[in-house]
Amino acid sequence: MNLRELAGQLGLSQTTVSRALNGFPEVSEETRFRVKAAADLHGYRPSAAARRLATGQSGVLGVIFPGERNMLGDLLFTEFLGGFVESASDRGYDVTLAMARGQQSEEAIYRRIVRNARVDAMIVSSPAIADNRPALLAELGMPFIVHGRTRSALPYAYLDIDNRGAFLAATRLLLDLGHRHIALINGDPRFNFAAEREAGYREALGARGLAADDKLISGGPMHDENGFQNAARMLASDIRPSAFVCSSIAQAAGVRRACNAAGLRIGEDIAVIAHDDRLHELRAETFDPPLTTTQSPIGDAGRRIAVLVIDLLRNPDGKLPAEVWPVDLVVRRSTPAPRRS
Amino acid sequence: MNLRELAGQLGLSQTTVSRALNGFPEVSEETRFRVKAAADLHGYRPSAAARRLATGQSGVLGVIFPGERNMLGDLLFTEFLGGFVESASDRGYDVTLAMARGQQSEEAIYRRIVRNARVDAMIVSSPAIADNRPALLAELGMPFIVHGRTRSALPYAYLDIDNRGAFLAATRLLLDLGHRHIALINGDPRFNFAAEREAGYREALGARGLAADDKLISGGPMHDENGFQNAARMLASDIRPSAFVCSSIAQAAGVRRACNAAGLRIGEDIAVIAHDDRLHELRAETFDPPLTTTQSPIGDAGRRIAVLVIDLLRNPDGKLPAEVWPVDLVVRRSTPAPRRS
DNA sequence: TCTTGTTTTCAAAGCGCTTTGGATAATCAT
DNA sequence: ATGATTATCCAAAGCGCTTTGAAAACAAGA
Repeated sequence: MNLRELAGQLGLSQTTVSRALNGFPEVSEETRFRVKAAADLHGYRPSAAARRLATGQSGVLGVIFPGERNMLGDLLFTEFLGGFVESASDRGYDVTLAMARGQQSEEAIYRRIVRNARVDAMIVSSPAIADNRPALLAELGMPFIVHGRTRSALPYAYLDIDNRGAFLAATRLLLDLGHRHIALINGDPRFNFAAEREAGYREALGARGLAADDKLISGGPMHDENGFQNAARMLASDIRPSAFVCSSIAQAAGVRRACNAAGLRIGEDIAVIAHDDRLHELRAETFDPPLTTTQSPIGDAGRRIAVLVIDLLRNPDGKLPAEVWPVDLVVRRSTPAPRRS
Repeated sequence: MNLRELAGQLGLSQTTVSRALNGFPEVSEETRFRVKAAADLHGYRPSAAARRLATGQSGVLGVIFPGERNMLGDLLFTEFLGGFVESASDRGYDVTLAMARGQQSEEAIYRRIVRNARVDAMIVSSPAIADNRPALLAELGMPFIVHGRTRSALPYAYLDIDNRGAFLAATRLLLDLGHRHIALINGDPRFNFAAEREAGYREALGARGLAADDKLISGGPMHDENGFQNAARMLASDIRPSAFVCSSIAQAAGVRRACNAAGLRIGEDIAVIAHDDRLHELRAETFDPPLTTTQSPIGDAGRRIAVLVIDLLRNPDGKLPAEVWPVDLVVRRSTPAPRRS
């Protein structure tokens, strides 16, 4: 059943039926009702291909599979993607995945995807500190939104969480409790979120007249092993930290291993705060001990970013969306005051 | 630059240009060459939307996001999907993700996706023992291929690994080494792969005249904690197993924790074999001790399944592809003979 | 040379929608 | 009642490709 047939059945023109179905104002409520009823009755579904050809819009949003693969990265990506797909398909958009393969440069991949023009907009995720993808996509005329922020000459659409504020608050809490040697176990320093987190950490220390000690700062992949290695090294050094701020719960698990190995217990001898993206199976509540966190559900970010990018497409000349979500600091059992030494 | 303009430039008809570009035989090699050169020169890209409208094919393959989420499941999914997307896009196909949300029944979701008809074929993954999706998709006329196998009245396309053979070989190896109490830490028993693995395990025991003991068989999510809980329980029971066969390396890590807690060491006191899907950051080689595994890269399965489903589309009346991949048994350091007791 | 057969090329008809530029009917003020 | 507005509806022209059926060009056989 296509438009012409449906219009024939109703004794109306294709124009009117199309407009009735798509909510245009120049059709009376009465006929709109009739048309909708008939469409329902016959199970009419407009052909996506025809609509795309006529409008020039594909109804598809593009996400690029992250080039580097690692466990927590994959989990974060899946969680984000799940929310994004859910929200996009609720609004009638499809999501297609493209692959960032090793063979070609990232720029070549983006150019190819844009040239093939099968998507209306793209999502840029995990931006580096100075990422060239916004400039590239702007040059190519492809609408996009960044999950995160980056340094860019041109304004661009983004949704980010307040990484700086989160780590400022976390570090301040530890300082308020009396900790003076606070270590930072951060994510990969090439990414902007990690830079922001470090800035928040330094700002909190600076506000108390304390200087950050580079020996207490590490960055790297956000997994268990990284947390373990760095925490073990720091605990063995001359300025032993009494508190850790971690970029992920997985790192916190590594820190716990290192503490246990050193005969220390989190929640008693050592304080730990980690950032919590609310992944399904990496839960702060069931950590031992329950973990104090800065939390922000990355799945919600995926859902929201779909809304923002679709708005952007519907209203191309409007203001660029720019949201920074505050991050909750949730205090649980992992943040005692320092032991008197 | 569209077809008509390109044809105009060349002084040829659209028909000829289209055929030259799409490799049809009824065009001379000379003009084909001219056409291709001109297309290259002008950077001509055919409009996907127009082609879709004309052919009725969308050039899109659909994958459904797994309904239940869990860590290892997500990792396996991402790994599979990565290979699938890579291989599909090499062949000019896009991949779109649909969401299996909690609100609607799985069947309703599949019906909706098929009705919207934005995909040419779908992938069915993680089939249950008797899964109704093949029947459903066949009824709806949507081409599909199953990653795995299931009980079905109708023949269907699939790619699977030899789960039964893998666990048969693993169990047989342990029996050959002299183990008599061999535990099975399996995946979720609702899934067909887990049933196959259990069947292989039982077959190996049966071939030696041994009966499987239900107390030594467990199934569940394929993570660390599941391995730990079940192994701990079994090690504390009256018939203490001297060997474990696990469905994932994550479970093997849990088994190791349980062994350590009981003062036992894998590779010395206890033998462990796990199935290895070749995930990036869950490696048998760097396990402590290096783990004997049944291995089969799930990313390769993703790549291959894209090839198979595209062949299926190109040749709808051909034989349904049906591949079962043998699984390698890789012996490393985790499988000692049992201690004399 | 005239048929016949084979290549090679073409004009035109869709595919199913959206959208432009009217036309018609209904409403209103004069 | 008449012209001006406004609310509805329509015919037809694309969107850019594929594909059918036919024509033109060429080669081969009689």
